[in-house]
Amino acid sequence: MNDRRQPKQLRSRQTVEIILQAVIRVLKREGVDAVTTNRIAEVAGVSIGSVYQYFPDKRAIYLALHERHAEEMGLLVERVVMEHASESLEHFFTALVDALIDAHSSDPELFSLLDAEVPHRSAGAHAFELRLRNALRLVLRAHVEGHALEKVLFVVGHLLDALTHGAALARPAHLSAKSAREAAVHAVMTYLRSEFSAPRSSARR
Amino acid sequence: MNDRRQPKQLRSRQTVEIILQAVIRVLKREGVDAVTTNRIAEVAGVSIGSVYQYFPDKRAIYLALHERHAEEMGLLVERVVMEHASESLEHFFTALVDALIDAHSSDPELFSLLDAEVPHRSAGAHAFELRLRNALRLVLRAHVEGHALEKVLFVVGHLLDALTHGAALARPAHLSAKSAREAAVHAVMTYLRSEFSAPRSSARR
Amino acid sequence: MNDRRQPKQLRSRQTVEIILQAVIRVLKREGVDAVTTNRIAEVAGVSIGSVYQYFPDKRAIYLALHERHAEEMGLLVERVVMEHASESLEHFFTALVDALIDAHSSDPELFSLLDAEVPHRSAGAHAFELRLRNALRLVLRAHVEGHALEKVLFVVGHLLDALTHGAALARPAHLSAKSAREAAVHAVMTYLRSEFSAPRSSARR
Amino acid sequence: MNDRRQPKQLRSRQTVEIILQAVIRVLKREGVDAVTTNRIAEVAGVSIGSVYQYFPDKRAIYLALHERHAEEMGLLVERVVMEHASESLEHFFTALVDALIDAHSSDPELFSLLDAEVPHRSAGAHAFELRLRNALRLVLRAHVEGHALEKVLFVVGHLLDALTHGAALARPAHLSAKSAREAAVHAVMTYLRSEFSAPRSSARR
DNA sequence: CATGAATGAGTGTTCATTCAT
DNA sequence: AATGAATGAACACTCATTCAT
Repeated sequence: MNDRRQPKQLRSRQTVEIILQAVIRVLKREGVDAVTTNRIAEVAGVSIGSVYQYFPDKRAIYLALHERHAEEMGLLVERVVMEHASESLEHFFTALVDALIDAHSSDPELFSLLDAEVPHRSAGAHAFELRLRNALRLVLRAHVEGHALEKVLFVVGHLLDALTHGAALARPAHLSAKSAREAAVHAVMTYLRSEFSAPRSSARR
Repeated sequence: MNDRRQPKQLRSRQTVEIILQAVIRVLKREGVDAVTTNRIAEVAGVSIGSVYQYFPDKRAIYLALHERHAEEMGLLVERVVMEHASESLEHFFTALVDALIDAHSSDPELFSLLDAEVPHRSAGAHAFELRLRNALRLVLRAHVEGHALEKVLFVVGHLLDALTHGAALARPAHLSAKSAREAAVHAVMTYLRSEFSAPRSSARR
Repeated sequence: MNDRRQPKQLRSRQTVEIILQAVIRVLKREGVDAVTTNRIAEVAGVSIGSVYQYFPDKRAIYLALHERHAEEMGLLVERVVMEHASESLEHFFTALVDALIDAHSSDPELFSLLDAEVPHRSAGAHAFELRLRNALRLVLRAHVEGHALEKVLFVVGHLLDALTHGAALARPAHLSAKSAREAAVHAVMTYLRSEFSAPRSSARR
Repeated sequence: MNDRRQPKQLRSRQTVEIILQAVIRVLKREGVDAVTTNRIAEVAGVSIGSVYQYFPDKRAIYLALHERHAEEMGLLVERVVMEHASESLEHFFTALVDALIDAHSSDPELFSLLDAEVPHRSAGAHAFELRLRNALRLVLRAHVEGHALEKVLFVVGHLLDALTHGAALARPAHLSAKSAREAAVHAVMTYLRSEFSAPRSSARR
């Protein structure tokens, strides 16, 4: 009664997809302020009524976009784990950093918009964090003792987030893309090595 | 030229301050959607006309708030440099991390709002980054070779940003505030140490 | 020519009935604002297309409901005439008042809605008034002279309408249902008696 | 916080009045469906924003109109009491019936609209009923015993309502306005006389 | 300088109705 | 006949901004 009809059939799924693509198109071509429900419908080539057939309100459109992004990132992380977990940690993190940076390089404005419009503790965001955490845990649990694991996950998680976002969206002019990627991997690795050799408690010294 | 009359007199400066405080009050007490210019004026106890006497439009209010925050952060960083640059690097970064986390712990919603509403490459944001960069450069130039310095600044800057924001706004339940601070310092220090001992190029093999 | 296909077949007649019942259900359970064509179809368990198979537009649905109600009231009045016209006038009006109050006690909101949505001089309303007028004329023509009859019918008609609606929908707390019925009959009877004994012109001195 | 600013100043009071007059004008000249908030503003010659400065939503406009009407009717009834209570009952009710019919003859569509849009147990409606009841009580308490008074008020109230509305809005073609007024007074008087001479219980035998 | 009533372009949203399947 | 996805004109309402006082 609260949600609109779930898109089960092919036609419906396509319409939903077209609407979401339209949001991205409007955002990139006309700016944030142009992202109105009527403009979305217009660019999508569907009627405004059809938009509301699938989304209860505007926020729900952003939420769907956010969830789709989180789902894509989740799949990405898991694929990297599957493909590179058996290699060295450095190879694994190189692959992960590359994948994350590539994924975020495409639509910077979109992610800003979603961050602003979607409640930060939404289902999609939480699901992704869980998946990233699980993926990293799988890879790191062989190297880090249980009681230090959560701290390491916290640090590595934020570190990846900050450095990949930084490399994708806010890289200084005099730092090459390649250098930024290498620096990110290097920062993660030196941190991890220090935790491996000194698994005692929290901070050494 | 772009701004309205500069508040030179005491009375004016006070009014500006009252308006900015009102924004924060409305935001924290009534949520983002309640932050309208009319509501701001009402809560500030001034007329809407007076608001427009000091700010050309709504965005300018956010910008002023953002700039004030950047200025505060800048002063903070510089004070830490003055007070702790002569101590060990670890002491310096401990003090810096503490200061940054404390500063961000007060108004998480406010910073989200500002991030969303203020263009990311605004004057205020740029000024702060410059000041942080300069401060770090001052402290690190004794330890890092010139051509690697920019990369190190990039990494350390983002690292501080991510870990202090993470510690202030998104710390996991099972990680104590103290542990989070220590972990942040530790991550920075291990990264720096690796760069000191191997200043050759970018990432080691 | 104006109406869609006449429901000749059993199936069709049932569908029409289901739709009309659905209107009443939605109205009573969800309020006036929930009475939309789509919701009617949903609750009726038929497609919105089927609703438009039988009704040219929304107003036609209300009109059908109104006509059905008028028809029921007409039958009611005529049955009371058949059964009680040979008794005393007081018995007759007692039976009529009882029947009308009972009929209106069931769905007060419905009648309000119909009154609001159906043009007051609609076919259904007119037909009912005609039948009531005819019924009363049949009963009263033995007692009232022709040229005063129309005035008496006007007064008695409105009197019945007001007092039965009042008794059914807006009876004061301290007046029993029985008293209200008796008062209605009494008011009609005293008026009639005054007209019988003084059939001269309009109002007595 | 829920209501808009109360019109205290002259200018404001005038604006409110202009808006209410505009509703009536639109209704009479363009029909019910044309009564939209934007059209009201347009016809009133004020901006839509000004309408919402004084009324929290559309329903509130109807409510204000309804309350104003109820207030006018209340004043009317009380004036009739002041002027005619010392005369005979027949003179009093003649004056009252005349006043009520005149008052309702002006804007029949308006009253239908208000009836449809304003919750039937609104403050305004209740206030008027109370005032009418009190007025009648003042006049009738000298003639009717206390325990029968409420019943008499119920009957006379509805009788006046039905017959004056009927005379103003739905008078049959072959019944003159004068006759309708006389008939209304006559019906009230005969009912009252029967209650005066037989104050026993409810309905006589 | 300060006020706050007034403005009105523009928004999100609804819902009676159509028509391809 | 029946379906229900799609339509889109139209609505109630918001809020940044202006300007006469």
